[in-house]
Amino acid sequence: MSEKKNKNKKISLSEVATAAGVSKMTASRVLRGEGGYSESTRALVMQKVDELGYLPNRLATVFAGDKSSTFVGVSIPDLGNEVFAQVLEGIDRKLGLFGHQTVLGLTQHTQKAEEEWIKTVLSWQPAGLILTGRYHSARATEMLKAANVPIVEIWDLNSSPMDTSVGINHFDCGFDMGRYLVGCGYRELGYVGTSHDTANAAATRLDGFTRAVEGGNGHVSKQLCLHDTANYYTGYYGTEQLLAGTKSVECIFYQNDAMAFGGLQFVLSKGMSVPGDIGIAGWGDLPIASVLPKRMTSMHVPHLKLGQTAAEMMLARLSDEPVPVCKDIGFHLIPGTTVRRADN
Amino acid sequence: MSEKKNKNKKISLSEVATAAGVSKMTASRVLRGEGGYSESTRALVMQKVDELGYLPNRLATVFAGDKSSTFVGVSIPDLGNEVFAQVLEGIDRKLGLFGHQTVLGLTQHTQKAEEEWIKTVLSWQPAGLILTGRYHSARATEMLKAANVPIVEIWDLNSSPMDTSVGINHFDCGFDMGRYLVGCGYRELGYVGTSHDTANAAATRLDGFTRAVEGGNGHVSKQLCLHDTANYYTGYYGTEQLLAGTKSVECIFYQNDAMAFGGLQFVLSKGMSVPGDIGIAGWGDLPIASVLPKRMTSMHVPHLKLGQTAAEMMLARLSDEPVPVCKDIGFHLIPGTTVRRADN
DNA sequence: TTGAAAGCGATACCAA
DNA sequence: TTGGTATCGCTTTCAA
Repeated sequence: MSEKKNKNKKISLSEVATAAGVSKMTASRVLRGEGGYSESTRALVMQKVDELGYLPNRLATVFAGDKSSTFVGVSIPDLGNEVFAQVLEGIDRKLGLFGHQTVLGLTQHTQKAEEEWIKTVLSWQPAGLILTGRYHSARATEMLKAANVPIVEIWDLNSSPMDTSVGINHFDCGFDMGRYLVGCGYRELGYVGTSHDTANAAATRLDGFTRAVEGGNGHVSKQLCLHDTANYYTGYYGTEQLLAGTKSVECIFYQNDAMAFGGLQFVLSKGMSVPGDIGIAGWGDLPIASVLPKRMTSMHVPHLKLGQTAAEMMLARLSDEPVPVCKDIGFHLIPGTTVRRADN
Repeated sequence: MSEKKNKNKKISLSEVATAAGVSKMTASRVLRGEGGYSESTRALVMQKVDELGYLPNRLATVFAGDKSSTFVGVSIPDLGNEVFAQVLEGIDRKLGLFGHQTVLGLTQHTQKAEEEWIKTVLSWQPAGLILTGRYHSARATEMLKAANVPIVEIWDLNSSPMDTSVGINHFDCGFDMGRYLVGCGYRELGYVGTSHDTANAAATRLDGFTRAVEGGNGHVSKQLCLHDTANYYTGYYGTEQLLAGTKSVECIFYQNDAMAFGGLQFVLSKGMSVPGDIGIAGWGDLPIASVLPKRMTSMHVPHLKLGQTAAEMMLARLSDEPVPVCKDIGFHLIPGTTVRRADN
């Protein structure tokens, strides 16, 4: 916190009041449109506000009123992942419409970074917090409870959240994909993902996927977890690694569409045909899918809506409206054409 | 600003002080590590801080000290554009390392939204502002001047910024691309872009591009400006529109790589070969380029570094270090293989 | 090394 | 319809 220059000192409410020849209480009422003043007084005060270029100091407002601020802290793992950028956009746009400001926290998938950020952001008396993921450090959980502030946990559907939660069931997501691919006749499946996995959601999808595949007498015979972010290049490179071994897989399921697209490019570059030689399935149904010659087999998740819903739940909590403890925004499978269709 | 629940009231500094049997001034000194207290006092106070789970109220700190906060307002046009997500990530990560918090403002490319946001964010006494683009409404400019706060304008290189600026010269960017394509032997060029154009940067690139093309006896014979965001689909669709007419173009320059990729998919889907039948050039060198079979002819701009540099300049301004008025982070042409090479 | 008192800019509460 | 006064949590300033 740097010292403010003393020159160019800001105009305060009492200066406006003095200029208008009224008390600062009257000026305060006018500015809040609270009523209880004459039209002439209102006009006079507003005129002085304009003349002096008065900007309220909301720090003082919050402070005086023992209110919380209009800040909403939003933690996001990483913006390199297009999905989270969409979620953030959905949140901020909705919150902005209702006079709230997003205080961003990029946690880079670590609880340590999240904890640091939570501590700081709570010290600014935020109206509420929207957190990506359901797992927080013990100290973070303590602070959050003590802060007694509305919290929306997003991403992973969480039936017993700290406060409220919105997301999808990642196990089911993986399960449905597994069942679908088995139904298409695949038995030897592969998986490529990364360790940058918020709330263990991708790992949970893999669990569901594996369960479904094995239930259908298939195997997830090869799986790879790279220590990197989930992006085009890791998908490309991960596929190269996965296919380098001896055992062959018939179809690969990826952590997300970006990785799946990278994988697709790799196998095509090797002269393999898709889905003739190998099937490719992604997750997330990213925008790029709209221009590809083959529709990517994927799972559609309404990311922007997830963000908006999170913001709506926060707004409802802030105005003490009833809010469901947890809200499932759902997903649906995109059959696509990067896996072969069922034989039957 | 919603009423805080009275129950679960927060612990204040004086409660800590009382518990430790010292005055709140002493407790305050300990917490700021300001010195001027005995080790035993320090230990005692810190113990009580832990016991009570005290979290400082930084609103009060800023308020009392007549300081500015550790907030930095960051305005970004739109996170659907991967480029801006990268810039934001670069900014927030760097700022976070130095104890600052990003207050996000998505302006959706409009000065009106930016003005509203500036007004609000200034009322929170931010340490500084990072704004995308050089054009602001008259009222916004007024408020910014009155606020007397460090400002970094990014994106468009601006030799006479409000305060400081970092970015690239978009005219030169377009000019270089134009010269390169003319040098490759193209004479009939097309352009596909959108009206969602922060700081007129894309329009400026088109100006530079046109100038270079005409200087080389070529023509930008067809150009299209869609009223939408620059993304994969608008690139696809825009290309369809552009090619629907009678006049043919030999090579298309796009507002960015996402559009160029969409355009590439369109022409491939029509059985055209690239660069055999038509050349494709983008801008921005997005990550997806790393996995494509053909390297996209594009312009590399270090987006993440742009964000980091903006944050560094802000930090320097905040600690009163000398800062250049404007900083060019440069770009370079990626020849790629989606345009044909020069004949010579 | 410590503490008491004033004050930051607004609002709440009570009086007029 | 208005205004005076106490107050929020902390830091600054001055005194001990």
